[in-house]
Amino acid sequence: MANSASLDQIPSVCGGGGGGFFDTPQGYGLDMLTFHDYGGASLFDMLQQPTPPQTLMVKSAPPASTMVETSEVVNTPPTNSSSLSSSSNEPVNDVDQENNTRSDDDQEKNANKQLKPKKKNQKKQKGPRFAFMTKTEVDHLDDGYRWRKYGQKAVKNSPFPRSYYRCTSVSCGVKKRVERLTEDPAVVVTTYEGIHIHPCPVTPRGMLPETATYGGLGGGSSYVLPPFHYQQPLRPFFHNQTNSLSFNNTTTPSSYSHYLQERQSCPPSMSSSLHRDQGLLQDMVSFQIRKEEPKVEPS
DNA sequence: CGATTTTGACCAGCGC
DNA sequence: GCGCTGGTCAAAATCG
Repeated sequence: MANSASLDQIPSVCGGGGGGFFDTPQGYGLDMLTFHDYGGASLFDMLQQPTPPQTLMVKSAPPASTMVETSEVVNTPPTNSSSLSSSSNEPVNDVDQENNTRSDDDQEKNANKQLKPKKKNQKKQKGPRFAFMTKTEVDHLDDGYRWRKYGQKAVKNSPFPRSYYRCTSVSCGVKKRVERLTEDPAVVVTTYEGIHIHPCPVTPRGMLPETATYGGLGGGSSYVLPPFHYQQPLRPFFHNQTNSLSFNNTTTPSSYSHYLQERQSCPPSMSSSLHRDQGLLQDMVSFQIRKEEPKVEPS
C-alpha cells in the first residue's frame, strides 16, 4: 500500500466530479463511470457527492468481448429493490456465485495444487462494474475499504500497468482495477466490480463504522453512507458510436434515476458540490476528446 | 510474524 | 489451431 492516498495526503480542494456513463479507456463495458478531479476530496467523499441531474454521456461502442460480459450481467431484469438481502438482487447473486466458485476452486486447488485450476465461468459472472476517473498522483485511492493487490499486468497500448485488487474481507468478492490513462497520466481509472457484502471497515475521516451516519461535506445534516452507491443495480446502457456529447435523461436507467433522486434529497451542503460537479465538465470534455481519437493503432 | 506486494507463470477467451 | 491479451494464481520478497 505504499502508493495509497489517504485524505490527509491530498492537496487542497479544487473540485468535485461529473457524472456520466462511459466506457473505460480500455473499453470495458461499464454500468457507470464518473469523472472526478481528485483535487482535495478523498474517494470516499466523491462517492457521496451528487451526480448532476443531467447525465453526461459519451456515446461509444464498447468492444464486443466486454459488451458480452457486461450484458450477461445486466441482462438479469433489475429488480426494484436495492436491498442486499434480496435473493433476486442480481449483484448479490453474482457475488454469491463468485464466492461459490471460489470455494469450489479452493477445494480443487487443495486437490490438484499443481494444476492451478481456474474458474471456468468466472468471466461470465462478473458483478456490476462502476468506474471512477480521478485526477490524482497516486494510483491506489483510499475508499475506506481494505484491498489486497493480487496482480499487476501491463496492458496493451498503455505504458502504465493495470493493478488488480481484491477486497480483503473474507467472503467479499469485490475487485477493483486501477490504471492510468495513456493520454493523461494524471488521470487514474478505478474500476470496481461487485458488491461489498460487509460494512466498510474504516473511513478516511477516521474509523467511523460504515453504518453510522456520516456528516456530509458541509457538516450539517448527516445521512447513512452506503458501502457504495453502486449497490443500486444499474441497467445496461449502450450506444452506437457517434462521437457526440449529449445530455440525456430519458435513457437514464431507472435505478440510476432513483439514485439521483436520493442524491437530490441530500442536504443543502451537497448542492455546492453539485455545482462543482457541473463545473468540471471541462474535464469531461477532455475525456470526450480523448474518446474521439481513433481507436488505438494495432501494435 | 502476519499481512501485503511483487512478479513470473498459467489459463481462458477471442480474433485471425 | 495458433497467437495475443486480459485476468488470476501463488511463491517469494517486502513491510510494519
